[in-house]
Formats: sequence, C-alpha cells, structure tokens
Amino acid sequence: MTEAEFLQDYDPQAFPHPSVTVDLVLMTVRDGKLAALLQQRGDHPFKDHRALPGGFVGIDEGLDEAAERVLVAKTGLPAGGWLEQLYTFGDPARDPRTRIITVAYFALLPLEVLSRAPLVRDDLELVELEVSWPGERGGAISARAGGGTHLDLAFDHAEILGTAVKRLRGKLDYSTIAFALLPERFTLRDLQAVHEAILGVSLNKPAFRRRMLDKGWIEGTGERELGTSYRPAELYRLKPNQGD
Amino acid sequence: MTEAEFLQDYDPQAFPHPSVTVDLVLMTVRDGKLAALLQQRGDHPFKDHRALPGGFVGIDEGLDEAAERVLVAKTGLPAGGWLEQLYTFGDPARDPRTRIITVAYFALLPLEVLSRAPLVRDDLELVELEVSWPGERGGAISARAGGGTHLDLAFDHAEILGTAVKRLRGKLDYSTIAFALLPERFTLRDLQAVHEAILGVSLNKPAFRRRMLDKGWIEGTGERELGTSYRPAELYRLKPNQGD
DNA sequence: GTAATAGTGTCTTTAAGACACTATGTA
DNA sequence: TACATAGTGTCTTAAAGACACTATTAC
Repeated sequence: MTEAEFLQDYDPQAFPHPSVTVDLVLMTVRDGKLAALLQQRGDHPFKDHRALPGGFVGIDEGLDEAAERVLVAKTGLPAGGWLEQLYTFGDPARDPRTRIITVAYFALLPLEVLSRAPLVRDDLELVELEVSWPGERGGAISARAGGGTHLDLAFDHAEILGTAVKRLRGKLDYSTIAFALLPERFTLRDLQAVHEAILGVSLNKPAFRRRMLDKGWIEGTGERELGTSYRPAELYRLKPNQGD
Repeated sequence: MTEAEFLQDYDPQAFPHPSVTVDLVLMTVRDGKLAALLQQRGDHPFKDHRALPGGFVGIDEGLDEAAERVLVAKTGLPAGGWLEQLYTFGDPARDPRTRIITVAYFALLPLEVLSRAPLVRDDLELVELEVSWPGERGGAISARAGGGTHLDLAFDHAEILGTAVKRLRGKLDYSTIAFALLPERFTLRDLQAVHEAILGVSLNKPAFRRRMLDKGWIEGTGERELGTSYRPAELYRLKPNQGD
C-alpha cells in the first residue's frame, strides 16, 4: 500500500475513484410478515422497479453517519432504532451508469413507529417480503405488493435484501435485535410473533417462553395489555443496557 | 438517491469521491496461537507501526477481486484458501492524509501453506495475536513479536483485527471455516487444536469428537499420521462440497 | 358460566461436559 | 513390555420439543 498511498498523498485525484453510497434495508414486521421500505424509481435505469432508499456518502461523513442521515431524510422520523452495517457490494457492473460501491445498512423499526413516519417522498412504500425458504439460513427473496403481485427490484437490491434477512435470522438468538421490532412494552406473544415472522416458522410456546426468560434480557412490568376480550397477557420490557 | 445520481450520471466527478481500499487480515494458527500477516510501515504516518497489507480498489475492479489480487501480490502464493469480506471501515479521520474508506477482508491459510510463501516484501511478518479475553465473543486485541514484545498497530487496524477474530469465533461452529486453517488431511487432534487456538480455551475431547463427527462435514481416509513415537491418529478430510 | 388466551408442569429427546476406561501404535 | 496418545462408554446435566393441563380475564 505504501507507494501508491504516498503518491496519492500528493495528488488525491491522480486516478479515478469510485462513488460510494449507503443503501438502507429498513425492515419491520407487519401482519406477521417481514416488510421493507422500498422506493419506486422514476428514472432509468430500472425505471418503475423498487429500490432501496440510499444516498451518497459525503466526503467528510462517516458511514454510520451517512446511513443515519438517509434514514432520517427518507422517513422524516427522529434518529433512533436499530442501525447496523450489513455488507458492502462493489461489483463493477452493479450500476450500469458508473462505478458505485454501496455500503448496505439495515435498520429496524417497530411498525407502530414506522407507520407514524411522514414518509417524506410519496414514492416510498412498505412492501412485504417473501423469503423462499424458512429456517435459520435465508434463501432467495422477492417483494410483493399489497395485492400479492410480484414487484421487480432494481440493481442488486434483491441480493442485498436476501443478505439482510440472513443476517437478521442469524442474530436472532444471540442478540437483542428482535426487540428493535417491538414497542417498549410487549407481551411474550408479541415477541414470539416477531421471531416467527423473521424465521418463517412457528415455534413451540413453552420452550420459547423458557428460553426468553432464561436469557435474562427482559423483565415483567406488572402491567397487562388492554383492550382484549380475553385474559390479558403481562407486558414485558427489555432491561436497560442489553443493547447488542 | 434519484436526483443526486441523475446529476452524477452526467458528471461523475462533480463532487469529490473518497478513496476506497481493501485491507487484508490474513490469519493462520502457529504454535497453538492465532497469528496474522502484518507489514511494517516505512513512511509516515504511523512509521514503524504494523499495518494490514492492503491496496486500492481499481475503478473497474470488484471488491473480492481486489482482495484476491492483494493477497496474491503480497504473499506470492497462488490464489486459493478462504477469503471473505469482513466489514467496511469509513471513519473520516481513520487516515490522517485523506479520506479513505477501507473494505476489510479476512483470509485464512494453513501454516503449512503460508510458510512456503515467498513473502514478496521483506517488511511482511507473521505476528502472534493476543486476544484479551477467551470465549465466544472477542475483546480487544494486540500484536506481539516473536520475543513477546508489544507491537503498535497503525490506523484503526487493531479494531479491524478485533473484528476479524470476533467473526472467526462466531462462525466456528456453524461453518467449515476452521478447515481453511488445516492441510487437506488432518487428525481430529489437529482440528481441536485449531478450535482451541481460535477460541482461546481448551475443549473437552470426547464432546469435541462427537460434535465434529455428528456434523457430517468430515470423513475418515483410513490412513494414519506418520512419524509419531506413539499410536498414530487417523487422518480425516473435509467432504467435498461442504464450502461455507 | 363460557370463551379464549395466558401461563405452567412434566415427560421425552438431544446434546454437551466430565471422567474413566480400553485400544493400539512406537520403541 | 512400557509409554503415550488414540479413541470410546457412560453417567450426569442442561436445554429444547411436545402436549396436556391449570389459571385468569372479558363478556
């Protein structure tokens, strides 16, 4: 690295640099299924396809910082929630216009928060994801509109979405990532529903409860859910300082 | 993304782009400990510190491709072995000269292969890593020379090394990553030693054997190791098509 | 009381840890 | 035969799946 860097030190633009963007996989759980926020493209290339919201990384801007800026700019929501770098995609042909390397991030928000989002741009839409096979590891992914019709994804964004689901599934049992998809107070049933949506399988209730309580991540609040027509469940919360 | 991209489409250099490099965490197991290939810097900044070998990503070059090129260029070895993207580091201040975003890769080679490497540059050296705490998750990391003296790491390379060890530990039990650190034929004791070096703990022999044989990744060859002064162990090999 | 879900007790199965034991090659 | 390590048998412990059961609230 030494020689090239040394030269570049004197002339940073001596040879052409790629563009660098961040793309955001903003996911939530809606009606027991994973969904992501996608943007309909108005221009070529991939006109009318769905794309991940994204933006260029400023020359003096950190990557996490850029991802957060894009998140706030697109949703109109205040910063917060889960945001984690996913993977960097850099195939020279991934964008037909010019060389763009994109650092993909994934963000998680509970539906309760996301549905309050002003959604600054009207070409943004929450789209249901269909993952080809259930279980721990994720297979291919596709997007479906409300009616169930298939939506085409722009660029390599299907691959990015697939990587995001795989990561989400992989981190489910050793991190507190699932709680980013729930409001501050939730029932154990809610938590199980989130796990089931992510994994695409149904889980055993007693075993699930035991596991969650044994991990020591959550605590009961003594309060119960309201508005049920049956026995209300206890509300739990994530204990403080259980992040990551 | 649309407007900015559209503009950029007409003038790709309208605003300054960061430089993009790949940095390589090339690790192996030597004397029961993790070691990485580091390069002593001859110039400022961080003169005389150890740095990860790296290089710029060409404007028409993929990221994996760039990592492989750097690996071959530095070691003089033919392509092969485990190579996987690790994480992208992009703090604007990580390099004091100019904005450089680096996509870190980690590569694994068995010591038998790596010690045959021509090591093109004489400032390259295999350095023992010291991980602050054992177990699944990785803590802080430091590098030690043969004699045990502490070596300073350049840039954010200690953080990158720490991330690599964490990833390695995390993938150990659900992927075939450990076999990238062993020759084609190996004994179960060799395999256990690799696991112990990576995790920094000692493992129970019968349980380890059971687990490995139950995973179905390996098969016995019927051959035995040579040159022992005691009962020779059976040689195993990774079954074909068990990659990743 | 009835309906409906919350929440638990317990049996079985599976996998890991511990530890002692047997097996087998070299010298 | 002695030695050193290979390799196994088995007991215990921990955790997950299955499934039926009890508990509690709204109505």
